[in-house]
Amino acid sequence: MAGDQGREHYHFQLHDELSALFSRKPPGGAVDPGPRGFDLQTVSPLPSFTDLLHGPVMDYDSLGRDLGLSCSAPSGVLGSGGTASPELMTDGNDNARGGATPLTPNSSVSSSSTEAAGEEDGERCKKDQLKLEDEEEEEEEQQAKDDDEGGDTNKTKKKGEKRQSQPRFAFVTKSEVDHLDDGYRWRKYGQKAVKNSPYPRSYYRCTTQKCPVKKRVERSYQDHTIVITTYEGKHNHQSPATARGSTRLIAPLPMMSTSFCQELMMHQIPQLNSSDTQQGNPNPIVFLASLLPSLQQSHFPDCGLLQDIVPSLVHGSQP
DNA sequence: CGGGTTTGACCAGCGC
DNA sequence: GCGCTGGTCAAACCCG
Repeated sequence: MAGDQGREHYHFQLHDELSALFSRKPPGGAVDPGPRGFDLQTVSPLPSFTDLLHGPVMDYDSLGRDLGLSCSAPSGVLGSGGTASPELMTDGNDNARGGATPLTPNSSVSSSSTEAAGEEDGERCKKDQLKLEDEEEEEEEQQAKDDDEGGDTNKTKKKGEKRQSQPRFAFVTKSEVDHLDDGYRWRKYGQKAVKNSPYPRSYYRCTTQKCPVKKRVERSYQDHTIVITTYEGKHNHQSPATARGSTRLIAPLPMMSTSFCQELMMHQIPQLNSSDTQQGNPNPIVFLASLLPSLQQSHFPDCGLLQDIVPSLVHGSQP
């Protein structure tokens, strides 16, 4: 619903964690009302959550672990723990394809947890986290059984069964468009007004048959350009994009894991706060270019991938 | 005509 | 028990 963008801003709360992140102050102390620190708006085809999502089976659990985001630290998902992992954002703007200039090829800040951006209530989140840790184990077992039986467990849940037991992974993306192209095809099956939010939450399902993955898309109330996408479940198939031949982007997945993302975060934040963005440099490319050398040193024995993906960047930053 | 979106209704979980 | 809220369903509608 693009028409939602023109609405007035009510006062309401979204996720404290996200709010904390988005209202991150620059070192100078001045309050920065927007997430400009992550404003990578013109960066295009980079490995990002799109790539992380790609692959025959997307494992959010391991992805979350890889990103160093522990579900046991519910309130620290984004803001407090320093565990958020802003990623280089993808092209991924399918909505803008077909000639129209992408308003903002999205930048993203990924977060992860079983709840992550999905819950606005911190207290409840904490409780849920504890429950989810147990439930996920049970659910996995249950799902394994169901798979064996060939049953479709997603349609009608037995009484007493709880929803939201699938592993979840949230991405925070700066984008003008709600529905980001992550390589998969999604069908919208619902939309709800969110409490205290002027922006509705949209519900999508993967259109691939028997694929249980869902995602929720909502906007931050503090900055309507911030899109919070929460994925739930695991794809049991390849992404159409991958099938079309973008398999190269899958390759870095292992490298995107664990320390890389954390390191990326560590690299990004200071630079974002202190250098280009602080000086109001509108060109995110500069930021990325500055990021690359450190990546090469620390985590990319072979930076060919990045070079492939952003050749102009690399070439531009290397004499 | 098939596939996607919209939207009101329904249901379940949770807090009071 | 009741009301609120999030999540889902499904009919109607839209579009290529």
